[in-house]
Amino acid sequence: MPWGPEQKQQSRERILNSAAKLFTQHGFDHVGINEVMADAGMTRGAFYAHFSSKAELYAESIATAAKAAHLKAIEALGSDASLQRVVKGYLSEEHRSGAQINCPLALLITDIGQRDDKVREAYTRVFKGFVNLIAQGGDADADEAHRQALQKAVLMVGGMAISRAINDEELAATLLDVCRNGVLDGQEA
Amino acid sequence: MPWGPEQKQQSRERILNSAAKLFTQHGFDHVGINEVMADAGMTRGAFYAHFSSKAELYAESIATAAKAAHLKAIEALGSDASLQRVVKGYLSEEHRSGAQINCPLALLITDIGQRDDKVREAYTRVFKGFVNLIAQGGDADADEAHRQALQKAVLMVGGMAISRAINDEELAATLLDVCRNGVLDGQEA
DNA sequence: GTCTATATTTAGATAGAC
DNA sequence: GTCTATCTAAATATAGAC
Repeated sequence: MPWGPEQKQQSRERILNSAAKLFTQHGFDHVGINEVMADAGMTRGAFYAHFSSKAELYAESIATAAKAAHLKAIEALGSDASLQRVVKGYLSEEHRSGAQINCPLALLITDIGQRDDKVREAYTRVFKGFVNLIAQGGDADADEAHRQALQKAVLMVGGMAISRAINDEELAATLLDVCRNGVLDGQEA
Repeated sequence: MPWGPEQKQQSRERILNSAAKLFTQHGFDHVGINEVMADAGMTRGAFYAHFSSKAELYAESIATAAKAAHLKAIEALGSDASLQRVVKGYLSEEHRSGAQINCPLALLITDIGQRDDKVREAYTRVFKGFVNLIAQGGDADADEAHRQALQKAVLMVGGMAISRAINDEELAATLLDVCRNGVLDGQEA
């Protein structure tokens, strides 16, 4: 079979996409290899031809989810690359409901702290990339710009995570609004 | 045995304290009834004389952890009840290392979103209490004060959660510093 | 009320056929 | 490479002795 390797690559990507979606929706502990493979159109046994363990899949799927979320953000921007539009998209009800691949930072925050270092490193890398993305178009002073970007990242990621945790829909909407304003006010100052 | 009921109450409180500590340290999914009961000085079988399920214990232990964290905050304040000291205590390395009962908001954020409504309601109640606590001594305008308190709560809870997730110690320290300043700057303005 | 022992379920991981 | 079948380990929950 001449195109065996490409076939395998396709399967691997389907697994990663399913894992990125399910992990960012429900968290690592509530998604089994079973579900991931079923979502990818295969069964359990085939999994270990692509990954050696669930933890390895987790670490790689964080990067996959980040890439998908990043692409989505860029696509939503179009030609107008204002921070305002990124923030509106990120801190939105659509993102909160989370039917697609979601931002791995928000959902996985506390999950990550308990994992092994490979997983935490993947998460840390994504977080740093997120902060750098936010920092663009910021202050002239590099250090101060970095600090402001850090604060904005916390407002966005923390706000999204908390809005999902609470069961008061009105408060959740207010929370997202406050965080949007907080991030954007800081930029205009 | 005339003092049976008080005995039972004591056991129940020991279980709740152990659960509050272990759940806020390691998360719901990584703590078994086994460990909770061992920490409380008992064995598995005794658990069901006090709680009907692990989920019920979880919901109640959130309130227990919140009460303990609240007491600790008040104690740390002493006579000087400035927001500055609360923030310094909350966004500290000691809190981050989390050897005691920790703030249930920060560690359990993403965990909560996946649970049943009883658990989410317990969490939501704690979050509202936290926001109200922060709002005291704030703006004259009640609505604007509430919004500012929400933003501060996100910076504190989100900052703590993220600082625990990343594996870059220097960045974590910077992050906590930025959040401290962000919360306190808002107050002085 | 607490103990030990056990039933049940679930999920990660492996073996072997095709 | 993918399948079905199976092993193994862990954890919730229950049963029955004391």
